[in-house]
Amino acid sequence: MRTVNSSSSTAAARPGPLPSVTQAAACTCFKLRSLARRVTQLYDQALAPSGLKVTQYSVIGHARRRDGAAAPTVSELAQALVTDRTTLTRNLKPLVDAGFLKVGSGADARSKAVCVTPKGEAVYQAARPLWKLAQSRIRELAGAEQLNALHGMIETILPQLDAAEGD
Amino acid sequence: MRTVNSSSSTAAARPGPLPSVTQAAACTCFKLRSLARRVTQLYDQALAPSGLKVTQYSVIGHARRRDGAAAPTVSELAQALVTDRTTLTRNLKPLVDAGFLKVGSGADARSKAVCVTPKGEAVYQAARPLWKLAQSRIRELAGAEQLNALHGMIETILPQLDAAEGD
DNA sequence: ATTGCACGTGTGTAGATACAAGTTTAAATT
DNA sequence: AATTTAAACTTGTATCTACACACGTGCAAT
Repeated sequence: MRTVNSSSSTAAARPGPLPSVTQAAACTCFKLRSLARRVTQLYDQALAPSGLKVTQYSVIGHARRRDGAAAPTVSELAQALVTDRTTLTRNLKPLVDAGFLKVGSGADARSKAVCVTPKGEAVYQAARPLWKLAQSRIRELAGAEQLNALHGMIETILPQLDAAEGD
Repeated sequence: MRTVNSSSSTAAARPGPLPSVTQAAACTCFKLRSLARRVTQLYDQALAPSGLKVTQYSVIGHARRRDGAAAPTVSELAQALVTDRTTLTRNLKPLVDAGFLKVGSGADARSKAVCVTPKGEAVYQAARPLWKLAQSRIRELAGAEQLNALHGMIETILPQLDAAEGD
C-alpha cells in the first residue's frame, strides 16, 4: 500500500487524480538543453582567460577554415554552424566590434564574406590550448568511451532531423 | 598525392602551414549545442499552438510537481531545471506576466514560492498533447533505441559534471 | 524594358542564458 | 546584544537564439 494523495479533501471524486505528473522529466529537449548548458559553462570557464565564449570560438573557428578558397558568406557560415542565419548576424557583431572578424562584400553584391582578421587569428590561437583543456576535462569527467558514443550519436541524429525539415 | 594548399605564394616558408585547421569540428560543446538548437526548434514548433515555448513548458511542468507538499522556491526550481538561479528569475517574468505562474512569499521571508495558477494549469494541459507529439516525432526521426541511449547517456554524464563542480 | 520571383541580408521583437554585484533576511559567532 | 556569515533574490550587463518582416539584388519570363 502506497501513499495515495496528500490533499485528500478534494481528490475523492476521480479514481486517478494525478496521472500525468510523473514522467515530465523524460523530455528529450529538456535533457539535451540541460546538458548543453552545463557543458557550455565548462567550456566558457576554460576559455575565459582568452576573452572568448565557446560560441565565439566556434564562429571564428569555422570562419577560419575556408573550404575551397574564398571566405564563407554569412549564409554558408550559418549553415556550417547549424544556426539560424539571423542569429549569426547578431553573433557576428561583438566579434566584428572587437576586431576579430571583418565582414566585406562577397562576389555577389548581395552576399557578404566573413574574414578572420590577424587579431582574430591571434585570439583564436591563444584560445586554442584553453579549448583543448576543456576538451580533455570533459573527456575526463564523462569518460572517453561515453563521450565518443555521444559524439557518434549526435552525428547520427542531427542529419536525420535536418532531413525531415520540410515535412 | 593530395592538394597541399590553395594559396601557395605565402605558404612556402613553414613545413606544416596549417596543422590545426582540420579537427575544429570535434568540439563536444559545439555538437551538443547544435543538436539542442535543432531539437528545441522541433519542440517549439510543435508547442506553438499552445503559445508556450519548450522552455516555458518545462518551467511550468517542474513548478507543477510539488515533491512533498509546498510549492518550490525559486532556488529549488532553478536546481530542478538545471539552470542558474538568476536565469530562472528572468524566465519567470513572461510566465508571471501571462498569468500562468504566481510568485508568492515562502515560509522564509527571503524565499519566494512559485505557484502554478489555474490558467497556467490549463495552458499546460493544452500544451501537453502537443509536447507528446513532439516526443513521438523526435523518437520517430532519431529512432527509439538511439533516443533511449541518448537519454541514458545524458543521465549518466550530467551528474558527473555536477559532481566535479567545485574542483 | 518590365515584371516577377528567388536569393542574401539585416531589423524588430521576444525570450534564454549566466556572471558580477547589490539588497534583504536568517542564522551563527562573539 | 552586536557583529559576522550565510542564504535567497533581484538587477546590470552582455550574449545567444530565432521567427516575422522588410530591403536590395540577380535572373528569368514576358
